[in-house]
Amino acid sequence: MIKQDLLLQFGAEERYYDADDIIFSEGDVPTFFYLIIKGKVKLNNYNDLGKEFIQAIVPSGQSIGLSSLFTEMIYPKNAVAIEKCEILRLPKTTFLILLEQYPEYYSKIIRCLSEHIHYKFMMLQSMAFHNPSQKLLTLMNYLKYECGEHEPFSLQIPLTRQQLASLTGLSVETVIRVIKNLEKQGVVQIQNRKIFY
DNA sequence: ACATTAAGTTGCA
DNA sequence: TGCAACTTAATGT
Repeated sequence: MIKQDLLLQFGAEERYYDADDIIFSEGDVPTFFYLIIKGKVKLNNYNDLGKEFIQAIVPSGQSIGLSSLFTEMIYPKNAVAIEKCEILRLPKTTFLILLEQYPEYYSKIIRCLSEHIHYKFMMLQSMAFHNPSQKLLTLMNYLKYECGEHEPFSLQIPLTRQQLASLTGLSVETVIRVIKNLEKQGVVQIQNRKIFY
């Protein structure tokens, strides 16, 4: 995305988070641009029953809450560290000034936003029409595409069953049952509880 | 090595 | 699908 040095040059501050630390919450007014240097962050919501829905899991090198910086709207989701994280943050106004001075970054930002929207479209269509196993397959196909793997069983799914459930709106039990079925069908392999697709 | 906690499983309503 | 009981793996002391 945007070079670390440049962000630091503009006065970005380094912040450290432990697992489960909240970076921002649903309803907050977006005031910073965030870039993950190390660690992973999840974007989530909770339904009225307290069930978690994970909007996305964001790896290092990517920014979070980007889309909220170009509108006057409040955050529609929480951002929570899922492991120890190092994150750079730059005040929104400074960030916009940076972009004015380095407009070449606009195209990168559009690319990031577009990729995210693409993921959203794929998942939404899958969640609206498909059965549980197809929802999981859509998610796993996306993961595989994202890391450039194509061979069968070449990707170890880096998510717990609970996380798979929260990303697809299914329950853990359903994920477990569906994954076992997929294994029977030879679509995935399971080696000491790790899922290979 | 033992206790504790998290993750994964399974049967049952 | 969800709860609860149970197993297994991971982590702490």
